[in-house]
Amino acid sequence: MDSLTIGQVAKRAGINLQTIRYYERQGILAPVHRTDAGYRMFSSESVRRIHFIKRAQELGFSLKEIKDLLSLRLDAHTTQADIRKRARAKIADVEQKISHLQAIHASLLRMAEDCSGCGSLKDCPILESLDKEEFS
Amino acid sequence: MDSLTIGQVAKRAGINLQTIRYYERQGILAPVHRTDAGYRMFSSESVRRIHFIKRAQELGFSLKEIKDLLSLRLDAHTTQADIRKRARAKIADVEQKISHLQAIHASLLRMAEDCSGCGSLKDCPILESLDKEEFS
DNA sequence: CTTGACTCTATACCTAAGTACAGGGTTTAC
DNA sequence: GTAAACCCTGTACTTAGGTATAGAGTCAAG
Repeated sequence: MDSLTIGQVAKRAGINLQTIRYYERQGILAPVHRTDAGYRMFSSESVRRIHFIKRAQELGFSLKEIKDLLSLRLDAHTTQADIRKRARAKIADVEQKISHLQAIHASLLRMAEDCSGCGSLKDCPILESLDKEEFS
Repeated sequence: MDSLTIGQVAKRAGINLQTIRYYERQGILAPVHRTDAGYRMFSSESVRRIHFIKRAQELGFSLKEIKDLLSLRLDAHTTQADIRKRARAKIADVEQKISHLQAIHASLLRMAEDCSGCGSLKDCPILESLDKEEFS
């Protein structure tokens, strides 16, 4: 058990079957075992991997960035110091995303709950919340 | 003052000048005032708007979604009940993004700070953190 | 009063991330 | 043992989100 054809994986992950092959070509999914006839045989691990990819995409990561994230755990031979360094490099990025999202969240909450001061263009908070000091 | 040409806006916002015209065509930036010669004249409000767009994109929102977010505050004639409804519709989405990012963040922290149990493929937490109960 | 740095529109081109199709082999159900 | 429903590779097409180029007008400095 736990041996899935590409079609079954696609259905479980809610993704187009072609996309799975595309991910393999792009190196985002590692090549899996093949039957004698050349059929790919997946495990449920692959389904989880695809779920992760989809979610990371919704969070604004490109496939290349996702590949980097996933490779943090895959290269068994990279040193722990290296993994640590690369993980730290992503953390600031993720923290910034979280804080931007929280600003948007707060704005939306204000708009949903108390929109009485919202008639004028100047005051509504959705832009202001993301326009603080930090510029590039 | 506060009257900027398209080139100045592009420079301040750190964006290609063509992209500004593209956003106008797509309805993400409202058309601005033109000089007699047809030159667009922007205010610093436009720069803020572009910053917002860029950040929202980094968070995984499409231009269409960003347009929706921005229109929450722009249509002065939509009812407050409507604004409230549309704001609420976005809130769950934003909350989910935040919680997924927090899961990734926690994983990265664990990897950065204590990666000693990380040699085996099974245990490393980055996938597990995003593979919880909720499926579509 | 012209030269260089800007602006305009329109159109063409580009990259990332898929998605579809053609032509062919395989497996399963009757 | 054959048809339906799979799978394979390779190639072409699509969509979103830009970016570049061409051809022409405008503005500011010397």
